[in-house]
Amino acid sequence: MKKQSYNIDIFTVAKAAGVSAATVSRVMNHPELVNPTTLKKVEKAIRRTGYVRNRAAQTIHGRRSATLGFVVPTVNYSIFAELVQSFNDTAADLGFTLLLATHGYDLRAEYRVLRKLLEHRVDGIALVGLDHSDDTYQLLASQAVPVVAAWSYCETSRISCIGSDNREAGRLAAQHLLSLGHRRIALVFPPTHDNDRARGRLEAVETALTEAGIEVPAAWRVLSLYSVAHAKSACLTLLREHQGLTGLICGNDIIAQGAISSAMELGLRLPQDISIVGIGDFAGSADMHPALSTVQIPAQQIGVQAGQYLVETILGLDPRKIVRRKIEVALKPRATSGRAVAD
Amino acid sequence: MKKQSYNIDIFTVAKAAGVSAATVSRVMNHPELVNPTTLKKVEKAIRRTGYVRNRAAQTIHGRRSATLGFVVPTVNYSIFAELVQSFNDTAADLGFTLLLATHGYDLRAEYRVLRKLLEHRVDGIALVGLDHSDDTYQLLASQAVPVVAAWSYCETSRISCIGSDNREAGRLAAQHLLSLGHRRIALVFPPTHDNDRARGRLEAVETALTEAGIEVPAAWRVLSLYSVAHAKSACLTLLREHQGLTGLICGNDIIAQGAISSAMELGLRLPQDISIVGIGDFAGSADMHPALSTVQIPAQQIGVQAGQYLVETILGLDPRKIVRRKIEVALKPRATSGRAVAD
DNA sequence: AATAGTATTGCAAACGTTTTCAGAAAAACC
DNA sequence: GGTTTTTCTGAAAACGTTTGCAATACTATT
Repeated sequence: MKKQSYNIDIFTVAKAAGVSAATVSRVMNHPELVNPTTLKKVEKAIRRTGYVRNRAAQTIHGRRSATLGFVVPTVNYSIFAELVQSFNDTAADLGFTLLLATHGYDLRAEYRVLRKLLEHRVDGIALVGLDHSDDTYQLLASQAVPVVAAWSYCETSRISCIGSDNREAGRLAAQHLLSLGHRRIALVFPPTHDNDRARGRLEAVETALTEAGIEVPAAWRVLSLYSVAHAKSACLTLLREHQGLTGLICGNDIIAQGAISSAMELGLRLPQDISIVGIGDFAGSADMHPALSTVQIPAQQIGVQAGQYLVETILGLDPRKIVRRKIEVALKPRATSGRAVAD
Repeated sequence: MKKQSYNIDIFTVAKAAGVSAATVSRVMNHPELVNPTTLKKVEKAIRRTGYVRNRAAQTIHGRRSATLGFVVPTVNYSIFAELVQSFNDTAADLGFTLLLATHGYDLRAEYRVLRKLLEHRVDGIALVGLDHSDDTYQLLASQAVPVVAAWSYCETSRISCIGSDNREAGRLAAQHLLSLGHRRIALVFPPTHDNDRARGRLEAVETALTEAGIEVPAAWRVLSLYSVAHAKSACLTLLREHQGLTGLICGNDIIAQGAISSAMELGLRLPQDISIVGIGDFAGSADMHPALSTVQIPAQQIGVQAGQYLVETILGLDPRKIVRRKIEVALKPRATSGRAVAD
């Protein structure tokens, strides 16, 4: 019968199996070192006593904690859904459990949660993007823990990074509309402070437009948080007041969804009356109706690679070398963008 | 200068501050017990050495691990996004860090990840729903760890639960279409095996329809995984082949999104040609265009309450009493449902 | 000035593992 | 059958904390 496992430890199991604690430990960690007969005996005792090994004790001894920390801005909407899911799946397959923390786009909060993860002695850390506080960078540098910045790619990053070039993403989005003949273009972006992804995209969009000789009036630069509702109301105002617009570039697909929703609500036809392009290609963007034109950022690939990179670094004796991998973005022209109407 | 913190422990800090390890520990855990002057001195030493406290050692001593485990089927799409986010926010506010695990709707995998969380000595566990393997229930019973099943409510649950009555949700969805005069209704649901939420909804829908004298032919019962793409292709087939349909009840909002997308692709007008209703009211459902008619399951409330309940149970000396809280569902009739066309 | 009480600190045991080292038993060799 | 390997197992130290207890240094009281 299963005992109450209030304090079932390795010694209890050892006694039940008539062996020493060391042997029980070996059964769990190096079964090949123990006699098959003993193995069976111990395994049975483990099952009978309902023993659950204590990772904390293992961690304290200096072994791995078998956890990976992941700090993301938010898990709301599907913004980081694919990234978290694929990172988690990869980590789990390799024997690691995910310690997840969110900071709501607040870098001071990010420092605090990062510290917590380190207190738990995670074996590796993944962050989103490359904008982090000095405190954060210093903390990471002072710890001997592998780190990777997922999502962003930058060839001069202070830490390893696996992700896409956000400037390129912005450029592709802008060029797409330009190539379709749009010249009256509005921009709907989130705050770019403390957010290298949004900033890179926006800057690249502006550069591309400027180079094409287009100036975006201040009234056509709209701020929106990462929320469909927010984006929708912001775009309703924009589209109602500024009829001359033919194109809309959105900071990400969630904002684009809000934009589309507002356009449809105003009776505008997509893409005849207005073209909308997002960035991200989140799960579902391809299957909406109309299908969203967007720039794909391969979230799943990034998640998998970030997970693998961390585990490899943890297992290998690797010197703390900085690694940078660029995951290519790709324009996905779909149904929400088309030729600009003649002025 | 910050030292390499390879092995900065409490003794290192103690030496740096000229006090004993016990005092350092007290500074971190019971600052009110230490002399203000000493406190300052130690805090400075902590900062100077770059000390990060080791939760594993703390945990092993028998104190809290300060982690809460959350086992969800998936973090893809926004299905559990609000739930996870609000649970996490609540836990974080109360000083706990989230250990997240997913099982992809596979209850054997759920058992395995649950075990891992227990190995890490999480102070509390939240699961989704009430369908779990016997192994899982036994494991939970054998551990002295607070548990809560979030998402589902059932008055005869074996463990504490905080969630909504899925049967009621299903009933509301069905009655909504019935009250609008629909009689030719199709059902698009995920596999109901091992999924009490989907099963409860589907059963209640069928009961309601039967009571109204409506039979749903087998061809109008469609299976779809929880993915927009999947639901869309399933519904394309359904809608193309069975023109007589006027209403569609979907297992959740993600499936409903796919259904809507397919209907629009076929040129059907919503709600004139067909009414579609989802279940869940995920973030974004209200702001799509057309806005999705659905049954709201207050994910955020559930997440917050589940988090609070766990923490309260952990802190209190509470006997392991079963608590059940029902979070009311509510019909949200919006733009995707309307009067049935005359036959 | 002596006493009682309070505030502060340090010592050392305990938590549950893993792993090194050494010893015992079994197997292989001659 | 004796020696040398090889395989297997156990004892004990170590990991980094927390906390009960005891000791010390103050403060207040008489």
